[in-house]
Amino acid sequence: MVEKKQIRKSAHRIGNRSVRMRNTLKILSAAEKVFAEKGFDGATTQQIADIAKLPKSNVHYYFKTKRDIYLALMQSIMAPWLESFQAISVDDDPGDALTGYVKRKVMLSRERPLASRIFANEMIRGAPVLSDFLRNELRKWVEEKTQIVKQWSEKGKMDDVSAAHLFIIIWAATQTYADFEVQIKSVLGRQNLETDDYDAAAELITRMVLRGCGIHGDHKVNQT
Amino acid sequence: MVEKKQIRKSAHRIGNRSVRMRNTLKILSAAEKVFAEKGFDGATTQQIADIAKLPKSNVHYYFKTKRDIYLALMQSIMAPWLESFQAISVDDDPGDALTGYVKRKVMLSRERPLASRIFANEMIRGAPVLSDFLRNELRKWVEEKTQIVKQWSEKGKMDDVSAAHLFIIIWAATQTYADFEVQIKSVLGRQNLETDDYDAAAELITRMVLRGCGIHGDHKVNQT
DNA sequence: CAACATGTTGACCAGTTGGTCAGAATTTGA
DNA sequence: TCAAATTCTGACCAACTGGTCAACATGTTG
Repeated sequence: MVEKKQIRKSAHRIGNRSVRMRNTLKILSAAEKVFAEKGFDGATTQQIADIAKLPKSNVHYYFKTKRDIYLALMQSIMAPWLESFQAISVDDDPGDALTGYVKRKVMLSRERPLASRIFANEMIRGAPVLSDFLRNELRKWVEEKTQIVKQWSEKGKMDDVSAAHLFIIIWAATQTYADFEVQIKSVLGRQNLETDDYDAAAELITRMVLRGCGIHGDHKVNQT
Repeated sequence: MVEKKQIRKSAHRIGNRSVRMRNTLKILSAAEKVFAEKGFDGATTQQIADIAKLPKSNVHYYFKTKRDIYLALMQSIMAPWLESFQAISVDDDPGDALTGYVKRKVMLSRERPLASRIFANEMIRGAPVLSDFLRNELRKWVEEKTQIVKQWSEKGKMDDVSAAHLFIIIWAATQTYADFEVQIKSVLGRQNLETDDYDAAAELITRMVLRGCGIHGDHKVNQT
């Protein structure tokens, strides 16, 4: 039954794809706003439908449940996170690697603040959806990076710091510019955060990270 | 009318206080859990009532609306925040002052993680309740500290860093141990965070802050 | 064109929401 | 003891919740 439908679907895929994809994206984009501001429990399908400019029943045609919307959204949110994972290897110079990592994380905060807030909400709730990701992918990644940091420190390239705590602090410092944007605008006395503000943030975070790790040398944030 | 009631109230205050206070605290304690996990919109008065072990209508006897509970709770949450504000003055040695500040913030994250999460939720929502606090108290405090940091750096005691960004990063790094506790437990491979973990966090954050500010000398986290 | 799949929608549902209220139970001070 | 103040609570309400569904509309493909 399901299989047959599946086949039919792929036969019609060009026409279907455009409609299906367009509406799916509209819904996910609307959901991103609502989930980011209200959290999972506070978000309503009606509000998502309104922002997507679709009747609620049409939203339910594409996603059976609110949870399904949330799951699909979470996947699209985690993709950039996972990508940034590859970025640090043993052969890198620790200064360059960490500088680049901080820079990318700050950019992500700037470009996808809503995604960052949804992730924050998920963590605050106790990660009911992402617990597997935390236990598996993330845990494994941190263990790898721990090995790399250890090798770097053995080679005298940096101090022997806890990679876990180091990355926890980097994540916190970079994501705060998305999650706590109101607070930061207020503290900086800005109407909106501009390129300069993000650059200043990246630079100070980088300096703190590098010096905190005992890494010396020239590592400008604005170079790649 | 209101005044008369007020007078009557205070005439009976001993008896009232015990009952009123006990139930008020029960409700606020329950609300702290619910608001921390669900956010304002996701929290329900029924759930708060259940955890407080009171009928919902009894909760509404003490607090007219859900928002009133939230406001009262927010006040009790902000008190320790505001206290920690006094702690840094020009006469302090910058190393000692910052070390102490980080230490206190980490302790707060450990002792009142729910409060930290409610604050985080409020910021993510765009600070609908705390916007005045951000514009006034917090802004003013940061401006004061900016002056202090400037004086410290003029005296050659530290580098000339942006106090605003510095405190933003300190807040982020310390509060993350409360807000993102699940993620951190997972990354550290712990069932629960212990004293050692918080000590390690405080020590690394302190080191990053001090070195990032170009402050040298001996500043152990475990000394007062 | 006919068939069939895909997309759209208003009406509808049972359960829950924040909040009200009348009246009963209890505590209080004199 | 007793009247007034305070505390407690079940019954109730209109609005809203996530979700279903049958009927209809719009492609799509032979």
